[in-house]
Amino acid sequence: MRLTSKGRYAVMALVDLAKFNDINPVSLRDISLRQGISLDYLEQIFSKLRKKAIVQSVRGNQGGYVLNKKANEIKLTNIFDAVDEKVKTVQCKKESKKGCNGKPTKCLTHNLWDELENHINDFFEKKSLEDLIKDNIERRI
Amino acid sequence: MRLTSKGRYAVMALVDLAKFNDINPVSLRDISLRQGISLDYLEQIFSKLRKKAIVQSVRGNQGGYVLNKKANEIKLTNIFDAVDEKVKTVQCKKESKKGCNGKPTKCLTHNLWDELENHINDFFEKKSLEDLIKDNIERRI
DNA sequence: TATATACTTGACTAAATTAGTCAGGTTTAT
DNA sequence: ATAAACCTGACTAATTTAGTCAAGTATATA
Repeated sequence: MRLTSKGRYAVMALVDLAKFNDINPVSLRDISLRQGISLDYLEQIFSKLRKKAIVQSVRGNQGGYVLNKKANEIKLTNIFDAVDEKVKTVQCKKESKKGCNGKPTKCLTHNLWDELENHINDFFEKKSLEDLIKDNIERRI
Repeated sequence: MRLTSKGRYAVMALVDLAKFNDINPVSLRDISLRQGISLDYLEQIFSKLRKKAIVQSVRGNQGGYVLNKKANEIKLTNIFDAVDEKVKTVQCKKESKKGCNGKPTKCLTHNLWDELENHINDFFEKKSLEDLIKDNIERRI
């Protein structure tokens, strides 16, 4: 089980954005340089974030991106959801009609993976962008 | 983020083994048939489980595998550890000397992934094979 | 002792996924 | 006008996964 870097980058970029988000929009170029993420890849990620209304774009010279909600209203769930980062534990769920393994009943561990998914999603549900920023400032002091 | 099927199969197979583990050892062939997992793949998995002393093999005719510990002493952590299923959240950890992104400091979200890892490992640490079997019996009633 | 059953090991491979790159746009402040 | 910055879709190399395949070794039982 591993997290993909798309999800990681999305969170990193948004923390960066939130930190530097005062008067002017923040350009992807700046985020790219500060966080060491390829500009092209950032554009893909921000396109998705924009479609889910997490950020807003400002076009033209001196343009960039702005948060579309308050930092405490953006949960990790929202971010991961936007970039298609999902917790996929059970393959059995693909064929929803059948049970798992092609058998009519649930597989022996079906319940377990459900619980695990919930456990992880709880974590993502509770953490907001604001939490991350606070945590960041505290550690700097 | 997703769980690999090697980890899933390992858990499924062990639950199956624990259920049918009375007097005789359980053959991989039986597990394969009951759980719909390829025999060859099961052999790979059980080889690892044996090396970590989670199961014991009984060779020869009528042979098979037996649990090497009590079901309540086998935690999910142990199983996942045996088959190399790990929770890998942060790539930054690879180059331990440096911080993340090749920079000397930790990346903005380093702490977050640490917390997530702990959160998930907690879950695996608490669940034992016995819990899974109980859960299974209860749902059947 | 023959032999079938079952474990054991290592090498190999096809498919899927990821982590980007690349090219060619469009929009708009200055 | 033009440069900065967003926007989009297609493409690709590397990695990982989920197995398969082949060639054994060990041993209970007839």
